[in-house]
Amino acid sequence: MEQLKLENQICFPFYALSRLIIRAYQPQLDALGITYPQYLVMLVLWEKDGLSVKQISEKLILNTNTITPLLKRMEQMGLLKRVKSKADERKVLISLSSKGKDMQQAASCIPEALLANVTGENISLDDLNVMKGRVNHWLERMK
Amino acid sequence: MEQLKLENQICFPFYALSRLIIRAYQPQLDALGITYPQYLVMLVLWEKDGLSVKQISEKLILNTNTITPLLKRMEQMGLLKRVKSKADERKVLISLSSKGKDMQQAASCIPEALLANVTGENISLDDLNVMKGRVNHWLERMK
DNA sequence: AAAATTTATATCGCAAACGATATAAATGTA
DNA sequence: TACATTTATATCGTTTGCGATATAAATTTT
Repeated sequence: MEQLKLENQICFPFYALSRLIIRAYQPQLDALGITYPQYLVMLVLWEKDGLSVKQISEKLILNTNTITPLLKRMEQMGLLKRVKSKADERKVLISLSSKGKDMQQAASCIPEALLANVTGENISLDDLNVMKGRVNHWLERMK
Repeated sequence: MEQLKLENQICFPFYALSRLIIRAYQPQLDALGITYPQYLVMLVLWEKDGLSVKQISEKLILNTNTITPLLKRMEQMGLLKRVKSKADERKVLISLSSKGKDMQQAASCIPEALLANVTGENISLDDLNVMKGRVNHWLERMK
């Protein structure tokens, strides 16, 4: 059963690497007091504030039943506010608090720190970018 | 803050793709009545039966506090048995039941079905294997 | 306009995933 | 042999992640 060996699976390396990368973020995120998915939400909101729950869930490719409780926790932490849209009362718009906005400065060093962690003798920045391009390409196809 | 844009993160594509691939497995795994991590455990055990909890956790790069309850659920489902090693009573050895062994036949078509799902006009099998090689390389470095 | 459908969010329940901690067996050391 | 350390699992608590379902607002259809 050669095709059922773990090392022959395409899926497993992505699954395992994804978790290892998240672990690599841990020290930086602990300093900010947020988790990795919460960091992703912050990235989205720093880029464009005032998005709806749906818009955030689409950008992160997560269901709203994952995002809703996540946003509630972040509201509890004082990072953002959830307000019903007046134009369309079904929508809940998410806007950063000043605390949430201020966090951007503290986070600005994270991508570089992570790259330093992750690249090395064996893996160059170019390798990484090539891989990122391919993975993104695949991602687009699977969405 | 260009470096904090979601599209400039290396991490996010791997995180998102990993989840999308798991979703792609869903129909096949539903037919077997197991989840994706449970499928990974089965792959490991089909390859080599009678491993300890620790050995399985190392192969899957998962902590034992994730694996232990997972294995207990699988024991409840009648897929495997957890027995203390007599040579070293700290160890718990995992062995497949006949039901667990039989499942291998039913699963043997999964890798091919998934490949068919995932490859297409834009992504060839060669692309996939190149990517797998690079991701595995990176994985080794991060372990 | 009333009824049916769609859209946006929320709730529930269950299975991971993991940090922190506990426990017991095995091993090493004084 | 007694004590300390290491190793292998297990337990606890919290956050994700998602399928199924509920609810209410908006849109479409009759």
